[in-house]
Amino acid sequence: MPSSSSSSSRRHGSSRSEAALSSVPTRAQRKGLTRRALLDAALVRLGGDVSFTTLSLREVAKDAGVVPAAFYRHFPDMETLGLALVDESFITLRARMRDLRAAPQPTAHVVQASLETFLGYVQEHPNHFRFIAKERYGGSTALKLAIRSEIRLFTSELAIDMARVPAMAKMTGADLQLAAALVVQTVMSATEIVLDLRTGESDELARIEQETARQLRMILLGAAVWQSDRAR
Amino acid sequence: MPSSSSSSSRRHGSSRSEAALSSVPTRAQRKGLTRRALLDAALVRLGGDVSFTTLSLREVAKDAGVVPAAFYRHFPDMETLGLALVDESFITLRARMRDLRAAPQPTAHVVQASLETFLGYVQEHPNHFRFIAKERYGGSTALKLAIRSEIRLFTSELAIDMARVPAMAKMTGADLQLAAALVVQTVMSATEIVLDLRTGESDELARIEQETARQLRMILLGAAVWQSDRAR
DNA sequence: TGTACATCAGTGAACGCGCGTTCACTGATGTAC
DNA sequence: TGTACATCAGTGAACGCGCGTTCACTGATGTAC
Repeated sequence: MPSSSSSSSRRHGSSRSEAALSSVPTRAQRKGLTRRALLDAALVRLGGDVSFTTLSLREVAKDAGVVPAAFYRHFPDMETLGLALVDESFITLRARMRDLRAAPQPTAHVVQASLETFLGYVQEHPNHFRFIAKERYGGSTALKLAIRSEIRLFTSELAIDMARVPAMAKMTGADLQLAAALVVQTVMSATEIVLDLRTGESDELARIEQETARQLRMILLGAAVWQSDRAR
Repeated sequence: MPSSSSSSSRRHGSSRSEAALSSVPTRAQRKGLTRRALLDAALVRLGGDVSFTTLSLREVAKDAGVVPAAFYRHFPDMETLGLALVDESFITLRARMRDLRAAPQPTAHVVQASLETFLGYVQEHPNHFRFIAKERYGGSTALKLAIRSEIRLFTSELAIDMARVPAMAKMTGADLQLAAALVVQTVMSATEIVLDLRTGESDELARIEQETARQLRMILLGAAVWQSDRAR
């Protein structure tokens, strides 16, 4: 890290192997910290009112405590930093959904559990998802495509989970995908509204969560009846 | 209009009443044309890859054939121009939906007809809706609120139409609103994807329209079954 | 262990650019008489 | 109808500002011997 002067890190005759253990961070570790500081500075700004397109490299560098030119030691441009944020938004989310799936549970509740896990994750990473919500439709082409691809992946994994629910077992893959897309779309829409709330409006939040749950039940009801209706 | 020099508009001794009829545009009419040119210039840009936040006053003025300072004769700032675009996007849309509702039709098809009317309108005004799609979540607070308010209004009107469908007649107002919100959300999502297509991908377009129709049928099926399930 | 050299994260100054906004102005359109 | 004055849409120059990017540099960290 740049501004924390190295004069404070006394190195009282430690050997190289001691240093590697913990006391003095290596150059690579320091570089990693600055990279992290840049990502975090961007996230904090994106959690506010700015969109990614209007976020400037100079602002990010300044908030990270680094001179603008130093940015280029970590990313070739802002778009690459944006793509890194998309990646980290979804990678741990998918990991958590995978854990959820691995745990034994009544399959009938899989969608409800998925919803709760998703909303919980979003609430733990509000800035990531404020960013995602804003750039999903409005951002640069590269960012939009990256986000859409992540959401498509997420939808496919949900469809696989839904196939295990007895009431939907007979639906075709294509119809499962359509129903899963409806679910994801609905949850994303709720996410976008929830994240726009000022903190402290927890009654509003509860209302939105409840309405979303109702909407999901409507969709799943429709999907369950759908397959019996398939011959049309 | 600015650049069309007035030397070409000869006024062969016409009286004031003659002029008022058609030949020489009044100052107010010219002003209206420039205002329109500014709105159109913004729309064309917004139909491309730029978002409203990155659209500059200077670009808009230049494309409208006017000096930057002239912009201020028509709008106090860019945000006000943006709000004007939101207004005109929805005012004529709602008018058309009202016409549709006034025309006698089998009530069972009201949702299908609404969907087709909506998508037809969107296709006639692609730039307006590319703008709406981008700013719905990503734009400035004022623009976001304006768009959300229009969509809420639109949803309420759809809920009223849906109440006339016999299968949904018994649903409560709140549940009708939730179902209508699902429909609007799904159609908006389809709109956003359709408008991102390059022209000429009409097979893709047909596929998306067909899938959206399937999703709407799922939702309406769920909503219809829902009310019989209300005692839970 | 000690020394000489290589690496490279971060510095600070400089650049040219497009931005929003201001201002006094011009000259055609509009109005009063 | 003709004249004298008022209005006001559009002009063009100027401003200060923050932007992304470049560059030669510094000095601590890392490596070879």
